[in-house]
Amino acid sequence: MIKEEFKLDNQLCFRLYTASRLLTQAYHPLLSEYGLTYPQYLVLLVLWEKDAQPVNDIAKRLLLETNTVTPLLQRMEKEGILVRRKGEKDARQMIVSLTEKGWELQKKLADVPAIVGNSVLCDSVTPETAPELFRMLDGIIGKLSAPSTLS
Amino acid sequence: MIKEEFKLDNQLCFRLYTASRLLTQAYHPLLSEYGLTYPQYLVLLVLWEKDAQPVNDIAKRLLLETNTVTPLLQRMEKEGILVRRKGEKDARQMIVSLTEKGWELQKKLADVPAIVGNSVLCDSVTPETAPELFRMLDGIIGKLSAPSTLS
DNA sequence: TCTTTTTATATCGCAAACGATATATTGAAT
DNA sequence: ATTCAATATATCGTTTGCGATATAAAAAGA
Repeated sequence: MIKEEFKLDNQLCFRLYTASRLLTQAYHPLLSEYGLTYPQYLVLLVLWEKDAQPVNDIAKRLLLETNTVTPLLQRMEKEGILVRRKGEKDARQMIVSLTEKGWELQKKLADVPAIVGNSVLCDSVTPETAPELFRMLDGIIGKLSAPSTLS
Repeated sequence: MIKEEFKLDNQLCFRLYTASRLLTQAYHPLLSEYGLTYPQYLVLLVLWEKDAQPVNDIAKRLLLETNTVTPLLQRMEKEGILVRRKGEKDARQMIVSLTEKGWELQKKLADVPAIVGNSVLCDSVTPETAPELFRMLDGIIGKLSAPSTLS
């Protein structure tokens, strides 16, 4: 008999992995209409909150590495959604700013959060229980993103 | 002011996406020691539960498409972890079976579930609250993987 | 039987992720 | 001022994911 711990149905990570993929897929038809991918949408969320940020700040906000974010931003720049210009105070930085097209997407995507939000509602996930889910996911993220235990 | 719904901190998907990535990263040092990736580890979990399955069954169990699973299996076959042979009853199928090396990995990875499981424990995720988290994630997965509402 | 449709895999192309490494600029130390 | 270390991006290579499409075999229909 297989060890209980090895059963797929007892694995937290597989659930997170699957839920993440499926929810990203739920975004797909809504975003692809405007030529966007989900990670690109995340970049937009970050820049809509605060425009003109260096690559590093965007990467940190998304808990991604710059080697993931840089090519992503380059693709978005090619699409005319944003521009990257060298920092004035610090010439190492690339400051990323939205173009008019980037801001227009905010209006066009206005309904996306509500549509996707509704798509996950079910018996176990309701407006009442969602905060608890958020708390638990934040706990996991906080634990795993914490600088590994200093001795 | 930005719409409340557009704030990154109010997004379920971003949390799932991040938690999934970070937890997968937690597996990395444990798996790369044996040359495995996390999706490859998932395939092993499936085959340890039931050996000799067609590609399609493995894909369905992992809620992945065969165009993701096929190349993954080909790489694992090249590593000598499993073999793929044509089905006898149905010549379209490829039956995937573990090799001796594939079974040995089960012993070598025996501690992985416990190590990773411990790594996520925190104030909001405990052995007591974990079942509730599982229930909510299962709800989301069930809702999103359900064949879209038949009219 | 012969054609058509469905099913099971596989191939292709592109966009992430991410470890590893390279490059340039800044800041710190001597 | 010079050297050295830290910081900010960028590049490279590999593996996933996944939409789109191709191929082969089985199943269903005429």
